[in-house]
Amino acid sequence: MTQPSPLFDPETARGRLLASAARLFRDKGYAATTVRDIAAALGIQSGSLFHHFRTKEDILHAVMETVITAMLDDLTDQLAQAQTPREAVRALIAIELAYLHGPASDATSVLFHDWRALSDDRRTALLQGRNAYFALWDQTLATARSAGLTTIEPEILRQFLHGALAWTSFWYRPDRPLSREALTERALSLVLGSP
Amino acid sequence: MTQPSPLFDPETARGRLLASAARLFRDKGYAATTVRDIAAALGIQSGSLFHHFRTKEDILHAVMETVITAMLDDLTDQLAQAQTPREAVRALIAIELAYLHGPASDATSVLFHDWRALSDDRRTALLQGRNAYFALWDQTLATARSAGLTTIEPEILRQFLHGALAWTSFWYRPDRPLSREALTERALSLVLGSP
Amino acid sequence: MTQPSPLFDPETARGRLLASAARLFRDKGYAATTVRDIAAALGIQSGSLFHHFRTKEDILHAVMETVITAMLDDLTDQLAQAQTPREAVRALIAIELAYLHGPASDATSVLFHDWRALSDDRRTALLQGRNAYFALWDQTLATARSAGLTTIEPEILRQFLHGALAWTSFWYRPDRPLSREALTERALSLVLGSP
Amino acid sequence: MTQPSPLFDPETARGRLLASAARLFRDKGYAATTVRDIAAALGIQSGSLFHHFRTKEDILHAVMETVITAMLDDLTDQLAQAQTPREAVRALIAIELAYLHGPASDATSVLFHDWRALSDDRRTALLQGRNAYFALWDQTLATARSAGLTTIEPEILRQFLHGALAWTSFWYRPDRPLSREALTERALSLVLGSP
DNA sequence: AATGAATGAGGGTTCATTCAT
DNA sequence: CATGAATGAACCCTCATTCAT
Repeated sequence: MTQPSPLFDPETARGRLLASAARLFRDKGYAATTVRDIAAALGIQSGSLFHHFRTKEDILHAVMETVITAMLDDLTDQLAQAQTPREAVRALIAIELAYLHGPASDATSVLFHDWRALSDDRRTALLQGRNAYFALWDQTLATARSAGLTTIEPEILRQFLHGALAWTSFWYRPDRPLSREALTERALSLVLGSP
Repeated sequence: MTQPSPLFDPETARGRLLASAARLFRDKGYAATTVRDIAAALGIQSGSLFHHFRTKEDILHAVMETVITAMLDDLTDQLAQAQTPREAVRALIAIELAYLHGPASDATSVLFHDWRALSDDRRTALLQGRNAYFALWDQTLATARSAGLTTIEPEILRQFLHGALAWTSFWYRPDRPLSREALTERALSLVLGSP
Repeated sequence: MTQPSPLFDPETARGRLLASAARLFRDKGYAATTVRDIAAALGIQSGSLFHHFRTKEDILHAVMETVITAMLDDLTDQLAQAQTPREAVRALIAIELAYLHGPASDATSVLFHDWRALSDDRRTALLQGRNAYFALWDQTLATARSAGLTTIEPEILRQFLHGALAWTSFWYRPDRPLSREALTERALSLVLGSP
Repeated sequence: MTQPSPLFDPETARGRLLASAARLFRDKGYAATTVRDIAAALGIQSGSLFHHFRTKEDILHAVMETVITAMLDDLTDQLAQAQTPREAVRALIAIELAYLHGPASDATSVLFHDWRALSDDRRTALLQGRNAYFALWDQTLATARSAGLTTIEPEILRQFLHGALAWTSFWYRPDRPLSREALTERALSLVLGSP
């Protein structure tokens, strides 16, 4: 099962800072989170944040970039191991859910839902990594369609599936009776039907 | 086709205010939108806003409440006209997409994506209307499942579908080659498969 | 005798703000003056300053631009009335001292001594007005030299004289036994000798 | 010709620190220069500065005190060698220009133009050294007046001359066609007329 | 000596909100 | 109703200074 280790190294001040910031951004939104909130969560003064990051936006950027890179790496690995088109689609889902509800859940939620808060320049820069990630989705879904597993165009299906999974951050809790594996199967049968 | 008339009456100062605010909240987020932004969009001074609404949050609340009420009304109407379980599910989708991409798109996007910005009290109050709306979804999807159209539990399917549709506000543009009707069919075949 | 009326209209909030700011900039320097200092001198809150000026530097710029324009106007007038080269040089000195020690003394000191605090763009823009002013000095001093009143090149003499007069803001006080007229005569005899 | 050796010993860390600080203070002003600026110019961390000086103001004080002492020593020497009142006045000017445009130019500019930045206590303390220096000026100029070389009172003439020379730091560049010797002669003829 | 993370006060600025006109 | 100046709290960020290493 995909189980990412903590995205941010809890041994370093920088890692703890990013983890705390991600949590707050997720809960309150980037704009509504103050640097004093972040500092308070770490037990330091707000001025001290700026030894690690030059601006508040740099923190957001670092959070997002870290998730983007890690997700792309993990997805590449998992797709390489998938034996069938169905397994490949399951990998798409499993990784997305692992990030959204595993140790990286805060950062992943921020990446998905606070995209708007980045400045244009920054957003454009990060878009490259995102596009590479979604290109893998499109390829995988196109293969599934060729194999007759779905009739929906890959780009549209990708957006539907990504939306459905991103939305789980608002309602799914890992401690629910529904396990992440079970949730993965539900999503898989949404996209490809029951086998 | 479901075609809601403008949510906010452009004949009244209040209606124009809400429409402008909704547009800005959608584009920049509630927290990042200033009352001066809203006032400037209306060609008035920021102080004048407060003759219409006591606080900035009141504006957000009014926007959301208006959409919630209208969506609930429209959905009730449409479900009453649906002849089959499949048509009923199509109505769920059609209405959601009509709101997300028709004249009420700004307000609907705000309702879906800036939920967090409301204070706890306000959020709880609005949740009643939302719950009534989603109860209709659950019933409809339960009926569809009983009819053998899907195997996924109604609550889970509802969240998947709602997420997939909510996400279209980030990528679908009505002026695209893909018509709203076509998009509706794609979503329907995602949920229930091709007939 | 040249007696400029107050540079900044004490009837308007903007005028009072500029007068207070000029005084503080003169006493403590631009960088060492805080917007809270300025606000306190006016009996308002610091945030209120920003209804009148967008930034602190805008205040400095407005102070300087006002003096520059007024000095150029006054000098043009006075030179037109001078009958002899010696009288023309006296006008240069009299106006400079009138600004440095009359009602505009704060703003003029700031203009002379806090030039560095302006951003490059702003400085370049203001330099146009300053250059026009000094062009009049150069012409006047060139005429005096042609008339045999001095042997020093106009540009050099201009800088010497301007420096000598600018420096009076650090030591001369109008309430001293030495009147401004007497000081003017001393400066005139420095430049052109005793007649 | 008066040619002071470097004020600050480039062989010692302290000397290099003072030289760098003087340069920055001159360029940006004391208040606008940060201790990080100074540290960066030396290639060290800002915290390390405080092994050499207890406060930022101590640095400014050391810069000023060093110039004051050196100028007083040099002036005493040069006046002792002057044979005539005119030569004595030339020495006043030559030393001032040597400091303003020779190897000590940064520190001297700071002394002349950032006097305001010192705390009251420090300023009062340094004023003793300055007063001794200017007492020599006053004596020299009084002698020149007794000799009929000028009609202006010594204190006033001193301020005029000091201002005119101090101002050269804003416009005169040693690499100009005008040599420092030539500039000295111009200033001398300003004060005493052409012989 | 030097580091570099941390401090904590204070910097300029923004902003929702108020209110006399 | 609308204005626009004012508020005052809060914002992000800077800075001189400290200190354990």
